Amino acid sequence: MAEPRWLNPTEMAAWRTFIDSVGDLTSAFEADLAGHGLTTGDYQVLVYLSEASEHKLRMCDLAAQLRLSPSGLTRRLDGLVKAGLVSRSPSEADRRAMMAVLTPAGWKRLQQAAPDHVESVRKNLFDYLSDTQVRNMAKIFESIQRGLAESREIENSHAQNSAGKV
Amino acid sequence: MAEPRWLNPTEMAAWRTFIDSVGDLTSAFEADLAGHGLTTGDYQVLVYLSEASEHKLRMCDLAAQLRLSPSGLTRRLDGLVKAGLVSRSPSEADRRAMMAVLTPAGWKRLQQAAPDHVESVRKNLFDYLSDTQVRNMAKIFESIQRGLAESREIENSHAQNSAGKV
DNA sequence: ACATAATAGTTGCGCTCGCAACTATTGCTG
DNA sequence: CAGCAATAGTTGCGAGCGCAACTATTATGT
Repeated sequence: MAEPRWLNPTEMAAWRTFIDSVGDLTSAFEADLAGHGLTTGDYQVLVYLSEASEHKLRMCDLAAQLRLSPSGLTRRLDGLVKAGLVSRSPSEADRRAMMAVLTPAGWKRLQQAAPDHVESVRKNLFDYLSDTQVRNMAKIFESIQRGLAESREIENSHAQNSAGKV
Repeated sequence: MAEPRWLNPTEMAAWRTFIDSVGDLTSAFEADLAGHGLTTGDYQVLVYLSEASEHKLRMCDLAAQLRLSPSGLTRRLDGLVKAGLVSRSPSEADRRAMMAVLTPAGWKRLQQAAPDHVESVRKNLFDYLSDTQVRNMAKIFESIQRGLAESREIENSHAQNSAGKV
């Protein structure tokens, strides 16, 4: 029941503007990608597939990158498959797994949308920041990512310990 | 058809870690607030109402702050009203408007949840950053907010001009 | 090797939310 | 002040996603 460590004014300012910016940026990118007939989620799928070797990824790996539940990814792929931008093909190595594969049409669509998206990221984000601020921003979120990743590892090891005790 | 201004490595790092952090932080806060029987969205409603004079806000003002559509706010309030944390009362000044009012139970729930939430914000975010980084983060997102707000103003003035021409 | 656990993916269900359509009230304009 | 536009809020509808339950396949432990 210790006294909560309330946020000081600087932290509060960082926090509030961060939250608001996330909301505003999300809306802006959604609007821009809509011009290409893509949602932000669809675009992310195409990006990750385009970066994977042979333009294919296991569903579960893709879901982890997208921070999406298995069912969520299944449904999202349904739409992309229907649109002809992605196809499914069973994995040869593991017959439980399905591979999501970028189709030529999907690759083409991504190449069309990417320049506009990058331009949108610039116009709505980086154009408002100095070079120094961009460097600081990269360091800040790298620190956060590192911290979160470490805390997840600790959780996992605890989970393993708990399981071991049973 | 100018060559797109691709992101340089620093910008790419800032961008990717930013996106991933947003996802991870969102999940973390949702999980922590679930312990108090609240979603992130519900919590936000309680926070904004608690900061308003008399603990009440017009629906449309609340929707703007939450970046939520009118219908979205209606449904979200439905849940909070059913839970007894918020009540509706017609505005006396404008009979079109409904006021969302924080109930004593809602105020109490917020006071219970807030310390844990703040602690979660620290543990998942600020604890990973130095004081300098926190100050930089505040400046960065203040810049972004200012930039986005200005670009919105320009859009609005254009819309007015267009309307004027009709 | 064989039973059991763990993993991969899909489906039913419920929740949240945006869009369009609608009603009610207020503001504006001739 | 009459009439039309703008604003505030609610509802039907559909899309997207998480949870739980299920099947199929692979890994593990004795």
